[in-house]
Amino acid sequence: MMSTNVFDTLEARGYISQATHRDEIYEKLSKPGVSFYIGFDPTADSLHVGHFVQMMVMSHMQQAGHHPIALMGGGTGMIGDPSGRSDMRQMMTVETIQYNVSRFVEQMGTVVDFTNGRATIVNNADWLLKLNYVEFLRDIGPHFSVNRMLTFDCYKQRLEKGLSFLEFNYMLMQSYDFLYLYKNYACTMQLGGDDQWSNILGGVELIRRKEQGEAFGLTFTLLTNSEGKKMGKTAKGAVWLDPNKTTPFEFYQYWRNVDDADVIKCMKLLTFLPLDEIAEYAKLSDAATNEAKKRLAYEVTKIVHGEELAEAVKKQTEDLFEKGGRSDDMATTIVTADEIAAGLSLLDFLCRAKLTASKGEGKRLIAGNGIYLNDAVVEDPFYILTARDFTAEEAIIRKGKKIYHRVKIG
RNA sequence: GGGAGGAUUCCCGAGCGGCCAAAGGGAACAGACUGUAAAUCUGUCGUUGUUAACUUCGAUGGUUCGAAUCCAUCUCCUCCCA
Repeated sequence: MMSTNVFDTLEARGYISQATHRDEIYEKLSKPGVSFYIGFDPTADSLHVGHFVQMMVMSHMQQAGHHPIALMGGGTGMIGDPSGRSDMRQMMTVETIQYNVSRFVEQMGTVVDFTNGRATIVNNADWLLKLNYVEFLRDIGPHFSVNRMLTFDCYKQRLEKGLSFLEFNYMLMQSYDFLYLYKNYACTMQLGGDDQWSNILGGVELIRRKEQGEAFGLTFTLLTNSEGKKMGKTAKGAVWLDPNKTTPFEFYQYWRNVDDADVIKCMKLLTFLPLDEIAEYAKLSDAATNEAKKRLAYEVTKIVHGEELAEAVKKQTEDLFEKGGRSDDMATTIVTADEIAAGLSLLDFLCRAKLTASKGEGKRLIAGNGIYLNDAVVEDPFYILTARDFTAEEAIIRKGKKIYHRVKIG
């Protein structure tokens, strides 16, 4: 079939940021079978949204007939990449790294097809840890100029705050990875986030100098919002792909609530929706933009958590926001009939249900009309819950507009 | 090893020995407006059934009628020199 060049696809969807040899890369990618790699540092026990973009790229490449190699930074993770960091990463133990790597592999499988050798997973701990220091220095060291390295942005910033020798070596390690994969896996291309540019460049140059080989590098735009800030962060921290760390509901909500300005970009980067369909969504404006957001949230959730969960979460939010209310699986607190008979202070209950952190906060909320009991504003801060507040053993307490809580006698 | 500085309530960051539960900003939460967006405006933002009390200002002791503010010791961080 006359398929289009992935490069065009990637570019049209807005992934590509910088390329070492644009024309040659284009040429290379026009024929299937290119082995490329992307590195993932196991700094946490789950991948997050930032990684997700990389996974999407892998998938696009894979669909075009190229061979992805996911490199787990089991070895480099022990050093810590100083790029884009203002301070030194915390050192991790071998066990945590191992564990994290295993989690990554599992999650990655949801987007990239690793069956039947269609993609490869490697761990650079396998070769980096065996490295002999002197040999490595003699082998790799001569090809790197400290003067030049110091001019790189990623190091420049750190020079003011302090950069340890350990971290300074990160670039060499990553370059060595590329060289290793070039030699052992015929990998000729490294992709990565934009923050990886200098590290990737290091590898490309190393291969070219040492092996006179053909190596290319390509970076992607980091997922940022219209204000240029990194996306995928919430007050609670990163948006994780692991359902235990970020529930599918929260995950869905995150995308449902992206800025108007970011919806289309996210659709292109995070879903497989065809571009012409996305173009239709791009025409929407004002309130209609919500349709695009719903689709975005659904599609991304589907890729990460599967269709079943995506449907469930979608329904849950529809119940919650569009049908004015409650869904069946809203948070529930059980109280005993005795407690109700004795009279249960609403303030105490709010604390118990973790709706408020203290009774004082509860009082303030009630004073500000922020607490509802069975859809009626509670006015008395010292309201006592009694049997008549319950229908069918249930009462619904709402905090603000969105947070519903069921009280059940049981 | 020598020298300098710092540690304040979720975060950043003010803080004269009494008027400090502690300025200001951010975040957060509620209200108004709305489209489950953004922006804006209002209120709240240590605990306690509320002119007050109680627990907080790295830790432990001390000085004082009184300490986040002074002294001593300790812990941790940063920077400079070697």
